[in-house]
Amino acid sequence: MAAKIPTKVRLDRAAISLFAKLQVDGASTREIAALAEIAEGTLYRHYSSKEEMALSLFIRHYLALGEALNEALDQAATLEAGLKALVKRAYKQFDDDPELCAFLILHQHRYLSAIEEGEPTPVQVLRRAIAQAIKAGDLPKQNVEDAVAMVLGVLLQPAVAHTYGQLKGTLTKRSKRVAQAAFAVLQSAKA
Amino acid sequence: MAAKIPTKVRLDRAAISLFAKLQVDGASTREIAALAEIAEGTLYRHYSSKEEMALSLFIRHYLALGEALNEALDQAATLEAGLKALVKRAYKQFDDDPELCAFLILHQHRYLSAIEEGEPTPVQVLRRAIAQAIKAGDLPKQNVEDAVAMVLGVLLQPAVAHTYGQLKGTLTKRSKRVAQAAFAVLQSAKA
DNA sequence: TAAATATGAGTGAATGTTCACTCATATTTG
DNA sequence: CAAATATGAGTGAACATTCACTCATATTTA
Repeated sequence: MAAKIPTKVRLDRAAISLFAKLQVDGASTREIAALAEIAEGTLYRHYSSKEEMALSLFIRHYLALGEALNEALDQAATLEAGLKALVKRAYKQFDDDPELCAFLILHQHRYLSAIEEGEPTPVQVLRRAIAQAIKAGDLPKQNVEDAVAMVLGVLLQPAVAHTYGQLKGTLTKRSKRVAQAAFAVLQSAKA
Repeated sequence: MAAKIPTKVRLDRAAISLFAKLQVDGASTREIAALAEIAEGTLYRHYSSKEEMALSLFIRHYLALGEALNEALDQAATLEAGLKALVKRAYKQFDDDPELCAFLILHQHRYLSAIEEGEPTPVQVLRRAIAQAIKAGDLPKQNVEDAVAMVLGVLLQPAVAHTYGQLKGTLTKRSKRVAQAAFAVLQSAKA
């Protein structure tokens, strides 16, 4: 027989799936429990509230993604190679678990402020790489925060478009082109 | 004495302000009415439901922005100049009415599907400009949807970052740099 | 069998919507 | 012109519904 999937795992999966589809406010505890095939009350054995559950899920997976991107970046020698590895790793995550990524993208605004400064968020990883490349003279001098925002946009928006079915095929096959574009953004500073 | 601001105007302003801050689901009709200084029931003299109000406000302002960007684009000769004009116009809107723009950005996912295909949305305007430039040979051949997504990201993400207080100063002063970066993205196609 | 885990009907607070009513203004009547 | 009548935007208390959360009870585990 199939090994029984633990309650907590089923609960987390169900919550992420519904949070991705309906947002946190739109997904009721009843629906989540029903999808996880548990009773509503069981949710409260694992989390103290729906909000705490959403925040906990967000932070856990957001930071895990940050760690993964950090590793991808560290294994590359140049910024160009690093960007390529980072985008590839990020897009692999999207392709592997689109629901989780939709959840993360849709709730950044809401939960990002709950993450502490120093933590290795995906954005932090990007910031560090860009700042360092500018310092090393590998990129034109430019405002780091502006650069981070623009590069983030280049990476993120195709993922958003993909989530809404506007792009065909996988994101992975776009990673090279996107990394290329991201690098071009960084190099385009100054006239 | 100050001329009395019409009820509908006060209602719309209050709704946009709270929708921007709390999202549509988070803003109650009681709060909206209180901020607009009208009775809760009055809301329903102007809209059939809270949801219809939100959708109506979104479509009206989203298409108005599309029109404005279209005009900005049409007055430029080259794609490069067009991008610059478009970004400048878009960022002017952000700087002039950050609440409205926050509302639009935060609710794209929810209401974009309600807009018909042919309508001049900001994204459509961008798509048309890019597609035409590729066709005319002013840009390397490339997938239009991918290009639109990446350029949109370059424009949008700084606006998002600005909304969350991560960027200092106005967006307008960034428009040149962003347009430059957007153009670089489009030119970076092919190896 | 004792502890841990799961259950789901029940609870109260909050929300979107309704509707009978008010009253300042506009229109009609004599 | 003044009185009578009609209008409809605005009101806010009341209503039905939904929701997150609780807890007494049942089931499973070790």
